Order: sequence, then structure tokens, then C-alpha cells
Amino acid sequence: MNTAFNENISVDCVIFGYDLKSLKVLLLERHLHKAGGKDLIFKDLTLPGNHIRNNEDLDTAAQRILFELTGLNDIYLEQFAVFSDPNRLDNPKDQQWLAAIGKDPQTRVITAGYFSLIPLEKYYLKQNGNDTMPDWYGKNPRWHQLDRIANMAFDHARILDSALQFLREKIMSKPVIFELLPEKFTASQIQNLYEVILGKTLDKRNFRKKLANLEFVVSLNEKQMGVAHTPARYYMFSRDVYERKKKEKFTLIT
Amino acid sequence: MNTAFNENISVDCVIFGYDLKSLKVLLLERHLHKAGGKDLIFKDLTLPGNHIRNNEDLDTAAQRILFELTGLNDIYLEQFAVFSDPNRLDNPKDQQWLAAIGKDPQTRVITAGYFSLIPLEKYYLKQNGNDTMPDWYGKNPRWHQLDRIANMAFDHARILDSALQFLREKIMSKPVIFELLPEKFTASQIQNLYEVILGKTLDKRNFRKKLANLEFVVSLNEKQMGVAHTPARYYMFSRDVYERKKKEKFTLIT
DNA sequence: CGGGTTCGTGTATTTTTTACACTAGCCATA
DNA sequence: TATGGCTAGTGTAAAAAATACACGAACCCG
Repeated sequence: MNTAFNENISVDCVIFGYDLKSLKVLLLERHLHKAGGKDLIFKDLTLPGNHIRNNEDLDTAAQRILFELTGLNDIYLEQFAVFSDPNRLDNPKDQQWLAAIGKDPQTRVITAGYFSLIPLEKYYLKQNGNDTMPDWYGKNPRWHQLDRIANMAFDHARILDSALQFLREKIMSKPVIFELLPEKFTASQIQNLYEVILGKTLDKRNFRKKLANLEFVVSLNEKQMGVAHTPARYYMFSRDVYERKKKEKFTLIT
Repeated sequence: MNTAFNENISVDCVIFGYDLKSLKVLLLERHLHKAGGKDLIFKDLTLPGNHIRNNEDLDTAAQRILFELTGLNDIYLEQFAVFSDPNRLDNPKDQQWLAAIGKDPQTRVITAGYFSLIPLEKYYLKQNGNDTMPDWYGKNPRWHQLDRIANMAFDHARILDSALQFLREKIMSKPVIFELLPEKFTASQIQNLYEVILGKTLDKRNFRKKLANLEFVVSLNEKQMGVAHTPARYYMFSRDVYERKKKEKFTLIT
């Protein structure tokens, strides 16, 4: 057992973020330069991902790789699927890029998809001119709005789709929604988040009734300040209470 | 790309079966013999599993491996988790066995767990004296009752646990239950199946009300014959109707 | 023909879900 | 300091879904 990279196994991370308005995903740039020269042949977008080391499990590798590429550290991260199509890297553009960076384009690679949810305002990404990254990968990590993404590398568009589907199902039964929200949030903010994830609108009064019934969402004696309208009450998620109550069925929406 | 085995990646299959009474799982025997001789040092139980080939995706590999080991062919098979603990093969018994069959016990192996559901009476397993299998693995595929399994190889007990948990969640939202039943089945049979999977009893009249509300469970004009009690009506699952209706939410139990 | 077994069914009560509209509070600005 | 623009916060009635519960009918066997 050693710390070398395993050329057959990689992880790719789909990091969703929410800025209290819309749903975003964290992507890097991949560049292909002319051999020797600096001329750019193409650039496109990738999910943060890389090969695992032989002494790591997949979860550890996902944490490490995400940190190395984006500076994000110690965040909720969960495997949601494995992508193992033998032809998943066979697109000519990808083959060309792999060859250019010195990999064998024939090598079989399966990748484990990880997904994560973070409150956008809480984290700072590495800056554009990240010195530790080579000039062909891992540049310019940025948040992209979900409905405005084009031109993704490899099979990453499919991985992203799959992650979104997984997220939609997951929020129906587990309290992962709170991973996307700041520690304290208003009822409207969490309702809007459900709406952008599910792509449909919800009834305000009914939503608040359900919210009020969840014992693990506790209402704080604190209100918004400085807003140009009635200030809203803040709520927070109590993991303690949830752990004690989680046998009960849990629905925030129907 | 070639057809060699990939020493880093395997699949293991958890095949659940239902004999209209209890829930079973399909296991093989693993033997360790004294070097050279025929003396048996130990034998224990394993899930059917093996390494993938470099030109297969995981789904294909799972189908192939299951067929080679048990003769089961073309059945519903779905990945449910990946097990990637770097120490998952480090138990001395397992290290000894790996060395004995000529593998490097140091090699890092991650495994994809697949699960399947089949109506027990429909399939015939390879017989004990299967000639195509070596004498240290893949012998004697048999159905084992879930609550009476001891002594499993590697981390297979954990994989099995994880599969059962997955099954319990899955039957709550997708019509996989029908994969465990014969084509035609009675209301009591499907209710009993839910009960053995979930480990709790359900109310007969309420269960049947819900069953009657599922348009994709169609009632046949056919009854049991030769039973020593009121003959029960048969039902069947219509995948056609399900596909057309599946946007609707689906619960058979609550 | 009697005993043993499983089948099949209805109703009343409680809980959950849905649909729906107006006043109150804060800021900005005129 | 009055007004306009904006979002917060709230209740009720009707419909749908979930629950609890018991007994006669049909068949085989001996």
C-alpha cells in the first residue's frame, strides 16, 4: 500500500451553493495549449476532480482533492453515484487533452461522483492566479448559475445532471437542505431554496405551517435589521434535536 | 483498452430472494486449503463477486460475474454503494486467503456493491460440484435465511447490512418489490413480503385499500387452486401502466 | 360433516393536505 | 412627515389520506 495515485479511479465533486437567490455549482477551467507554445486551443469547464491515492478511501480522497483545487475544507461531502462507462473519456477533445498533459488516453478510469452543499457566503475560494495549479487544469474556480452552463469536459454534464436529480430526491427525506443555508435563515429564504431546487413554487402559508411543525427547526428571538420591509424572524437548524427525533418521518414539502 | 482484469476494482452482488415465506440472500463458499494438500483450514461465506475487466462498465461486470458464479442471467441489478476503506481486506484470515490463491494481499481494492431482487422459485442455481470454479472459491451457491448468517468473508457482512438498508428505503418509493415476487401473486403474499423486509406487521384491510388504489397493480380473474382455505385472487404488476403513471407519487405503505 | 385455515370486506375517527387574501412593519424618498 | 414599495406574518374551511378494528365465507382434509 502506498501513496501513489491510482490511475484507474478518480473522484469528481459537484458542489452546490446557494447565495439566498439562486442555485450555483462550483466549476474549474480546463485549458489546452499548443504544444510548447502558449497559444490556447480551447478552454472549457470541469467539475473539481482528480485521481485517488492508493492509501485513501474515496471519501478522504474527495475531501483532499476538493481542498487542493478550491481551498474548501472540511465540508459535507457525499458519494452519490459511480460513472463507469468504458468510453466516458473517448471524446476527441478529451483524448487530445489527456495526451497533452502526459496521460495515456487509453487508461480506463472510473469516477465516483461526490456532492456537497454549502452556504455560498461562508467560503472563500482560491484566487484565479493560483500558483500551485498547472496551467492546464484547476484554474479559476468560480460559481456558475445552474441554468447557464455550457461546454463541459468529459462526461461532466451528465454527472452534474445526476447530482441534481440526487439532490432533489435527497431533500425530500433528509435534512440536507440546511447545509445550503447560513446558520440563521428566514422562512422565505428556505422556501425560496426549495423552490429553486425543485423548480416549482410553493404555498407560503402551508410551507410555514410545516416548518413550524419541525421541532428541529428552532425559531430565534432575532429579526432581520436594515431591510426595507417588515423584518423577518430568523430560524436555525438544531442537529441535536434532529438526531433525537429522526425516527419520525420528516417532510418539509409534499 | 483491453479485457484484462482490473486488480483495483471489483463488484460484489447482494442477491435477495423471496420464497413466499422469508427473505433470503445468495452466498457462496470460500475455502482455504493447506498449501499443496487438500486439508481444509477454514471455510466461510462470501457474496458473489470478482474483479471487473478493463473494457466493462460496472453494470456489465456485475451481470457477467453473477452469471459466471451462479448461473443467474439477465436479472435486475443495481449499484447501491461503493466500499473503499483502504483496510477492508486487512483481516488476517483474508490476507492469508488472498496470498494462498496467488494474489498480492497489499493490492488496494475498492468494490461496488450491487443488489438484486429475484423471485426465488424462478431461478435454478449452478450445482455444488460446479466444475468451472476453482476449489477455493465460488463453491456451493445457496440461499441463506437473512437472520441466520454467520462467518462472512472480508467486509461482506457490512456490505450485506448496507444492502438491506438500501432495500428498505428503496421499496418506499420505487416499485422494486415486484422483482421479488412471481408474476402473479396474492395480496397476502405481497403484504408478507413488506413485513419481512421492514420487520413489522401491517394492517390487512388498510394494506389492501392501498393496493387497490395502485393502478399499476392489476387484479387478474384468476384464483388459487388446491389450497385448503378460501382461494385468493391473483394480482400482477403492469410495468406499462407504471411507466405511464410514475409521475404520481407512489406509496404502498406509510 | 366438522375443524382448521386464509380470504375478503366497511365504517367511523383522526390527521394531513390543500386552497386562498389581507394587514402590519420597515425603508426610502419626496 | 406622508406616501409608495416591498416583504412578513397569519387562519379557516374543505378534501384527502391514514388509522383502528371484527366477522362471515370458501376451501381442504380427515
